[in-house]
Amino acid sequence: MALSHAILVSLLDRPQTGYDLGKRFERTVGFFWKASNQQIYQELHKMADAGWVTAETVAQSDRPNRKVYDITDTGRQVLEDWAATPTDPPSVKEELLVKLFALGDINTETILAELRRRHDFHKTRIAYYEGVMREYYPEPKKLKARQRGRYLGLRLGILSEQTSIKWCKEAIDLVSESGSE
Amino acid sequence: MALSHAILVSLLDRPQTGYDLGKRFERTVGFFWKASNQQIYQELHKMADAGWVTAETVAQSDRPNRKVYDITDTGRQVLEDWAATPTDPPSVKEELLVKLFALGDINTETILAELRRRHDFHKTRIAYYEGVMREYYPEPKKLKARQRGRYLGLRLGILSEQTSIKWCKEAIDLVSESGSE
DNA sequence: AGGCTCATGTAAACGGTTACATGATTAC
DNA sequence: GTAATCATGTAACCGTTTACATGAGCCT
Repeated sequence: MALSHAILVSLLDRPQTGYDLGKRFERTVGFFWKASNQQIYQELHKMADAGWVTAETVAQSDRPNRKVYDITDTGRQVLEDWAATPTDPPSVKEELLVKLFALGDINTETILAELRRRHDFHKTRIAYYEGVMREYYPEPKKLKARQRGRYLGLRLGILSEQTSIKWCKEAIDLVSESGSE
Repeated sequence: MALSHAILVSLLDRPQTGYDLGKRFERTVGFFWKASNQQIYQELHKMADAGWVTAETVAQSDRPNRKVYDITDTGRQVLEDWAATPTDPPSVKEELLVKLFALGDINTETILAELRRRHDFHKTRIAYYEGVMREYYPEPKKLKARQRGRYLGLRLGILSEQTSIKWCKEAIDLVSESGSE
């Protein structure tokens, strides 16, 4: 269970509904931990059963009722225990590199198209990250602890995207030069 | 099914047993696609059932018999179809950044210890990658297509590790400066 | 009229991890 | 003696993804 931890972390900021969590995930933690709405709803049920969160139903007349979740003391304890447990580096699943591993046996044009698409993806993403950076974190050294953590997430995002863009360019060059074969 | 594709790619080089595949994975594709022995064995059974690979039992007197798997024409077709299907960028699961997101609420020393451990991990890994690079890919432009794909995998590995190391240092500095809070 | 946002859920299938199970040979 | 290497498997569990299901209000 690790999505539950990401949810708890998000609930530290404020009580939220499953829907709220889904939206905030998209803009924030979701860049480091993807989660769909359905997954969040299911996880919240389990977490409520386990006593990590409380659910309060807020009646609405025009819309389905909202269920607002808040972290409990048990939840805070769970977070603390999790924080104290060493994190393994994420296990990589890079399908594109598996494809590249088959270079020479599979179509070169197809791979080039993939690389170009990937390049554009990273360009778009870095633009987004840089926008957030300019708007919210212009001077990292002046930030409070809590904001520093978020800044560092963004910072890794930007560095990683730069790396990916650089690599994509190299890869496109090297693959398109129809070398010795 | 995506491990199956990685297995097929590895079988393009030569027929192999589940055990062989496991070992080669550790040194090669495994850096982009982790897989345990058990997983590989199970996957091979499924793939044999589906006709993507053939299994030939090679009797051994002193050891358990080996089962050597080879890719079939169906398997080659599956690979081709897979290659033609666009790859989504991997969905990120970076637990450490989720922790960083909770900076201010969880213990700073614990996070610093994590960051230092991560730093060392990346140092070790880049040393390994650079060793392989020096030994096998000294001149990328002279490589054949097949080797170029592998070189690019390694190249991304090195760039990523450099990025991670740089980020770890920044993160350690910023987190340890007990700033305004 | 069509699409987006708000709002919550269930169920099945899939993929990956961990634990369990066995056992001989080789090298230190 | 102990650990590593060779060699193959089964079963349970867990977490993720995808498909299915519903429905009102708002904006163009």
